[in-house]
Amino acid sequence: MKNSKVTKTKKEHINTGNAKITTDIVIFTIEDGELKILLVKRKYEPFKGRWALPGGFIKEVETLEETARRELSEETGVSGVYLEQLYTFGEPKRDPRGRVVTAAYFALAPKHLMSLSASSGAEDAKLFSVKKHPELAFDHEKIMQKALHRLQNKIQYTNLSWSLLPNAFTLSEIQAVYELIWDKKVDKRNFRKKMLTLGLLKPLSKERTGLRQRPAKLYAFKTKTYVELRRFF
Amino acid sequence: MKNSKVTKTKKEHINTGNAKITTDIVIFTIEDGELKILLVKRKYEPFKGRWALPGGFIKEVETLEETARRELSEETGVSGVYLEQLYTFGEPKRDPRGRVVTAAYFALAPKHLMSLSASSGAEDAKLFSVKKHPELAFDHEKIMQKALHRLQNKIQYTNLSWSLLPNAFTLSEIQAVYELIWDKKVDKRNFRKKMLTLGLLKPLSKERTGLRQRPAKLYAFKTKTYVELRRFF
DNA sequence: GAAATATAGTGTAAAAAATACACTAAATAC
DNA sequence: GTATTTAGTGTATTTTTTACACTATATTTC
Repeated sequence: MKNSKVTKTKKEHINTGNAKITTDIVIFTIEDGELKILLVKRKYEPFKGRWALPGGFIKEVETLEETARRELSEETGVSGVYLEQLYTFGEPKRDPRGRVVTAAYFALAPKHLMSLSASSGAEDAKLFSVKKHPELAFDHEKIMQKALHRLQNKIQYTNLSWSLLPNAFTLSEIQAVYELIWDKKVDKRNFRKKMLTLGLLKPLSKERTGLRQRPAKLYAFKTKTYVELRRFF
Repeated sequence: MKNSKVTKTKKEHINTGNAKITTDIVIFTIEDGELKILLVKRKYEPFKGRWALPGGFIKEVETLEETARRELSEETGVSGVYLEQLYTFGEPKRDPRGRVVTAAYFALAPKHLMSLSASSGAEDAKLFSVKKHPELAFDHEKIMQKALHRLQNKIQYTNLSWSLLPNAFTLSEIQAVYELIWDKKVDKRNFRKKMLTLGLLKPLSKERTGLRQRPAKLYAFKTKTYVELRRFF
């Protein structure tokens, strides 16, 4: 793409708006009773060898969301997940290479969609606990924290937890999702009452068996698409 | 800025991420009992002569928010208002000049900060009713609708209405702000009860007089900075 | 196979918040 | 001084939130 509209004379090319655009993806999942985030090890400078959010430069004909999905897939092998735009970071010095503006995306996936290592670029993609992770490249820590707050807020008034769970799950399992995200315990009876009266779930006629305790009823989400509620918790 | 990381061979420069960045600002105010939006008439192609959101290209060393404030000031003479990032629009064909990604901003101002025509670039800046406005350039209608939803949601759980009101106002006046934004009436007694128990307001020892009715007590916001509430309406 | 252990599952009372609803008060206009 | 306009106020009902403890049913252990 050429400089299509330079506003002033040739020397004073200050307002041309030129920049490079990337997307970076903060993708959360739950594994081993922890809220985790997917990071990739950088192969090139700057920040070579450091862990960073998956992401990369837009192509000429892609939407921003398409870039995010493509980069996520190329770098980590993950696809078909819930994805929404988070925030755009454009501080002039955020990338040592020059003016790089990043449209950050927020993503959620159940653990079974996070089968890494299956894919090409996935050798250096790994899940890390949100509470304990390596130092990140660029301003990715700031982006991650913003994504975490988005998650903590949004599960209050949406049905987004479907995107972190398998098709069938017990009430204790969905409660654990909320507790991990909020990093606090909630009351079991009140949680169940609320969750069931919201009407988002349908009971299945199966149970989670084989564990060393009373079998738990399984439930599924009625709809696995984004639903916003008037109020939630 | 050079092409610092070209992923493939030289001919196939597809992933370079090059684009131009703009910010566009959706700024709301209340005038004559209507929720209004500030638009500027375009002086150049494309969409020459059409009304559009104020905005423009980033400078090399500006943050995105600085660009938004500068463009708003240059094009409309408005400054010192509440401003937050809204969403970033990057569809490849949204601008006929080429790849232009816009970081849209959301702004609110009390009417007295909207004294247009005082400024240089303000000849072609005008307020229009949100419910009835001219056809907009680019994808600005979509951006405006997104901003309106943000506003409708955010006044539920923040103290943002301070940024649409003068320093002193009556309870009827702040109620009118909510009614205009939500485009529906609310119950007067319940509204006052809620608003006062929230503790955001302090009563002033003055009244709104000179009108042909009983004088109304004046109130002010305790803090005129962004406060998020657990719940609101 | 009895006991220990682990998690599933359930109800109620109290407090807080939301909702529905109608009349009196105090100024100006005529 | 009568009409008009908006300010200002309280209560009863319903809904939602919160706090709180025991029994049920499976597996594991001895």
